[in-house]
Amino acid sequence: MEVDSTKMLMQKRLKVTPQRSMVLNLVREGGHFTGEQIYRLMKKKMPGISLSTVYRTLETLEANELISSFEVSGMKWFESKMESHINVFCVNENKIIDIDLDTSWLLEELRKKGIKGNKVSIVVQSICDSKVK
Amino acid sequence: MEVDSTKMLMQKRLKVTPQRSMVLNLVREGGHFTGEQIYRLMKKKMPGISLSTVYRTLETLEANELISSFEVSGMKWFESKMESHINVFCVNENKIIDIDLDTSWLLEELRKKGIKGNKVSIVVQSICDSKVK
DNA sequence: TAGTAAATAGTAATAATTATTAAGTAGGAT
DNA sequence: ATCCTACTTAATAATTATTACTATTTACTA
Repeated sequence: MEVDSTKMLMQKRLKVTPQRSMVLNLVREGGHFTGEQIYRLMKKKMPGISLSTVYRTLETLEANELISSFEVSGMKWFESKMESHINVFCVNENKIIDIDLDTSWLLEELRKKGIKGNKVSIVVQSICDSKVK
Repeated sequence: MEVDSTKMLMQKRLKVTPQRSMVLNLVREGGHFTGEQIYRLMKKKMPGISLSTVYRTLETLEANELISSFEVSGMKWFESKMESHINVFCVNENKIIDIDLDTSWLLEELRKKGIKGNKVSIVVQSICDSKVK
């Protein structure tokens, strides 16, 4: 995993810093994170990390299409770049779960209507069953 | 329209105030608005209106399902309650356009998977042709 | 390994939204 | 129709997430 992230950064001609590698690794492990959450997780292994670095790094990684983001609950959420899925924001637990569902037809329909969307987010707000991962 | 909004508020057992009526009328006329935009539009006809009132009113109207909202570009956008459509955020113009597309199947699929979503938003970020309304 | 452009840590600033509170008002009871 | 009271408003303060700034440090290049 460590090697992969390094390669990914190098392929994008980005400088490989420990901060960038760690942010990318964290997000690529899976799940959904806010900037603050990433920051708290990183502090455990890299106590000197700065919150502004976390945000700037997330921005850079997204601009380089290594991760993606969407907005819900007044916050930006980051996740590993992946296709066709729906993010369900559990209002009762303040977390996101992924629902596997092919949405490529949607992009196709939009394309037919002349919308070449560069970023699509489907977010459902729902009360979730806490037994579900 | 004025009468309709009044009726709508009364049916929800909400006090009918000039501020509420005007916010509801504005949103129901169509389009997409941020809190700030509603505020600026309202000031023309009701100069004493307060920004906090606008936000609180929008919150109340949404809680009573008279309007709906979604998030993109670091802001909350409000629109009239309507079914099956996709909001396209034009990054080059900082505005939203509606794309008519039936998405009821999506809700059905989610229901099958046990997600009884109470709020769905499909947002596409795209560079828009300014000739399009 | 030395030089330099880019990245980081720390902190200040910003922007959107929410909370607070004293004063005003809508709508039911009298 | 007027009075009462709980709800609403205006004004402003506070909050929260994120971005901007700047001096220092570091990753890569030559």
